Amino acid sequence: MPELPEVEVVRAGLAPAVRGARVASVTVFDARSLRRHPGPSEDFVERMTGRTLQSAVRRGKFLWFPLSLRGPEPEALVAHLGMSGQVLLRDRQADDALTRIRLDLDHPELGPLRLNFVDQRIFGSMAIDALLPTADGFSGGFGGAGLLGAPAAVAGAGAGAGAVAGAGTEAIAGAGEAEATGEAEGAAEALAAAADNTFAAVIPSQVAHIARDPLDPAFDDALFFRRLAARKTGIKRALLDQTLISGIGNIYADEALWAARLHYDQSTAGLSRPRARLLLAEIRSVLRRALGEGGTSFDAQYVNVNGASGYFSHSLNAYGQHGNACPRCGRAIVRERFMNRGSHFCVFCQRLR
DNA sequence: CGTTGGCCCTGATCGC
DNA sequence: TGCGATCAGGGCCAAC
Repeated sequence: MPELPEVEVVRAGLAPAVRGARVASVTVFDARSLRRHPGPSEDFVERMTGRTLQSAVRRGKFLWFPLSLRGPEPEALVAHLGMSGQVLLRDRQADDALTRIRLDLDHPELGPLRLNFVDQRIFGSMAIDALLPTADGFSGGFGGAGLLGAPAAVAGAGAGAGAVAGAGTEAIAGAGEAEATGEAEGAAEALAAAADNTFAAVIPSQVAHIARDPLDPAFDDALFFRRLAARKTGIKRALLDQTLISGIGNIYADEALWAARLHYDQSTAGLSRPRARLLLAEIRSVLRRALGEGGTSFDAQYVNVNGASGYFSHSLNAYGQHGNACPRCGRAIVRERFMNRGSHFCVFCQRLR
């Protein structure tokens, strides 16, 4: 369900609450939500209890929370919301329906807190995972140690406790302008940084295969265009492939394709470079606008950490608009089944060529 | 190898 | 009111 903007809203909301918070207790209500944890529930509970969460980091739709060291290997709590996951930040008494995992936290300034991991369909998960050096030497994701592996002391200045969502969304909105320069750090240096709790250039092993997202300053545009051109598939399938570009799901794929006037099954190989550039620009545009609106909510299925909805559903041009007029040309938006999902597009503006 | 179909799951909603 | 069918924003893996 949640795509990049929704997951970023959750990350930004959680960051001030988890930074420096100690895990007082863990309750696993449904072990299926630990499908990706390499061990039984008891192992998860034991290894989480007493640890301190260092920060909240995101790449694409994956979230992770670097943990205080216990043993030689740096680790993080990894969370993926799947189709229906939520992380709700509550007080210690709060109960939420469909809570699968609960973390009770003690925060040095905010006091006792409760994180309820709620997930109707159980496609989401939590897991403890090893942090490994990133392949390109840049920061593993957004929100960890700031831009390009800068020391946490510097990066943390703009995202201290209390900064809440504003800092995160602001910083990411300008992320596209940053240049990915500098030499890749060595693995040893990255691990040293991790041990020093900066967690600059590390990523959970489960997330290592996920491509950088288009709002990541280290996203390599030229590499994306090359890999896109090498694909022999339809453009929407490519956009949904998280190993090519991450963070895009069904909603924002349909929205970006509408904006770029591309049919969902347009072949990637036949895309001109200018068209691909336009598409990437529209992807960034729609993701940033959605982030500014707090994400897309259709019902209570997606909410921020406080249970509030986002407003971007009012700004959708294509997704879910079948039967309505195309805002650009006035003809009908239609919906077709594709990849076991709905694809929404304008038959006039987005023709297969 | 890259690509693709099938599958994992539950609960809300809708139509009969 | 009851009940079955349908639908949902994602990712993984086996099979081509």
